[in-house]
Amino acid sequence: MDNRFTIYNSLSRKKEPFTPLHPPFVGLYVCGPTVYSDPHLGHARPAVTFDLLYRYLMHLEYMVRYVRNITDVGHLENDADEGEDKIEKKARLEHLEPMEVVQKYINSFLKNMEQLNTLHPSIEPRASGHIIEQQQLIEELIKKGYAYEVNGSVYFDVLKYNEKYKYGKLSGRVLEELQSNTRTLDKQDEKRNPFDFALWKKATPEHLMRWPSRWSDGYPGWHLECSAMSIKYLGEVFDIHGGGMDLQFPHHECEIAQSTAAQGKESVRYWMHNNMITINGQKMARSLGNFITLDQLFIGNHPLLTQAYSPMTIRFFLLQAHYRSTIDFSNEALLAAEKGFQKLMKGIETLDKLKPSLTSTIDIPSLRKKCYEAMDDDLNSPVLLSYLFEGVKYINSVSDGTEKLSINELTSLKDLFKVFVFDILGLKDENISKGDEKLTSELMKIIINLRQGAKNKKEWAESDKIREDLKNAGIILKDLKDGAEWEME
RNA sequence: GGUCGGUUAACCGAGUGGCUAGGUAGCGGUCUGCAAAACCGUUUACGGCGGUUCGAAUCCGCCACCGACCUCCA
Repeated sequence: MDNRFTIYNSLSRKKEPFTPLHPPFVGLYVCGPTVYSDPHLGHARPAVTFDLLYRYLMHLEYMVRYVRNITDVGHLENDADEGEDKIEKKARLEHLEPMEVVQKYINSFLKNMEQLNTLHPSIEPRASGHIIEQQQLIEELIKKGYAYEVNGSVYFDVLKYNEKYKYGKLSGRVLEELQSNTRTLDKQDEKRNPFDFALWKKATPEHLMRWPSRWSDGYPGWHLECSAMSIKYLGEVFDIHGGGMDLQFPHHECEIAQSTAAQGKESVRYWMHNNMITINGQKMARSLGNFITLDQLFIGNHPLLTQAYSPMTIRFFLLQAHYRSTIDFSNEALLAAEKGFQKLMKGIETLDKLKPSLTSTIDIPSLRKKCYEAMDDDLNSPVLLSYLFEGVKYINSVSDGTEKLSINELTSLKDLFKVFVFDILGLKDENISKGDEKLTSELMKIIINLRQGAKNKKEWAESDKIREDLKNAGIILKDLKDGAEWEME
């Protein structure tokens, strides 16, 4: 495969041709969720974005190892809440074991991800399952002089790191500015500098999630897991690291510092960040309380929703925007996405019924080329969709007889839709009535024939009543030149 | 305050130094017993002010507004 595929590297702030370190293998690491409450629309964005990447890389015949972690320990509440562990806090509130909380929300996360038709990553490692690896990394950092212990906790020495490497290169931050901007003057702070971050925290007596170590009974810092697990599963240097833009600082910056300090070299070659979903112009986040969970979207029970939206509508909605743009949530936008998605699916249904002609009036190879160009350009799914809609227009024109497709071109167009819509964009037809499909279609044939009889006798009242009754039952009847077709509402 | 990004028609959202993005919604038409679908045509655009250029919504500068991030025990 020639590598025309370019991706925007957050590190260089430029689009770069993608060349894996060890082709045909590609290592991909993506920051997964902290599992302490139900997944919301914001979680769907990275999941779908990197699913798209994963699918496209595989389509390009790369052998991809896709690692997406699950944070089940170490992610503390920020500022507001005394820095309690997010999961422990939830456990206390719900009277559950921390690991019960973790299990509950892993289950709902994975369920929602399946509904969105994202493929399972190759490995989904959990932070709590890699305490040893994280401790080893801490040892390494202490040995190399980039970490120090105070009262049983271990901190990363950012100032020391900055002497040799540049701290802040990913987020464009300069240490001196960070220093001057730091607002706290904590008297009892154990850290040498406010911007140092915890690698290991000594557990207070009431803290539940704790592991023994030579420093203290404690737990790992949040940033550590990603360094430890990416190195373990993808090696010291790997191709792509993804995650939400809000993780750039401090999380990814700290990851870079940890991995670089421990290994003497950087581990990530391409950093990719998806943008946020906004609601009324503001980031949708649990901490802001303005989020809509995926279940609420699928069921439709949220004050801001006028109806339920299917998982594929949500997926289509996300794919209609480029992953590096913010995408604003609204009912209107979702409604438009729902219609658009249905139009695409109907087009594909029509495509299956097209009859070939002897000649073609449409140039399918050039359409195919444009589709690849869109994907190669940093996963430009909205542009790809616009070309697919161009394809739908062709399909409908052929169906209407204003355009023609030869057998070869028709086959090629079918393949194009299969590849781009289902394999790469990961959309799927959600049409109901799968179970009794055969019976239903036989019954519908009979009903349509009866109605045709009435129509032949110009008994319009009768034929309209049949159509009306069907509509009330959720079946839409469409009269065509020869006969009629139907679909579920 | 610092860093980064954004501002495109009714809504959502691409993109490019000169050529229709696309979807949804409007409007007019074709088809149809009527409707729906489909097709054809079509209406609202590039935040403001300057500059570069034969030409800028696109490049540069300034301004306005919006957003993200600015750590771990606030």
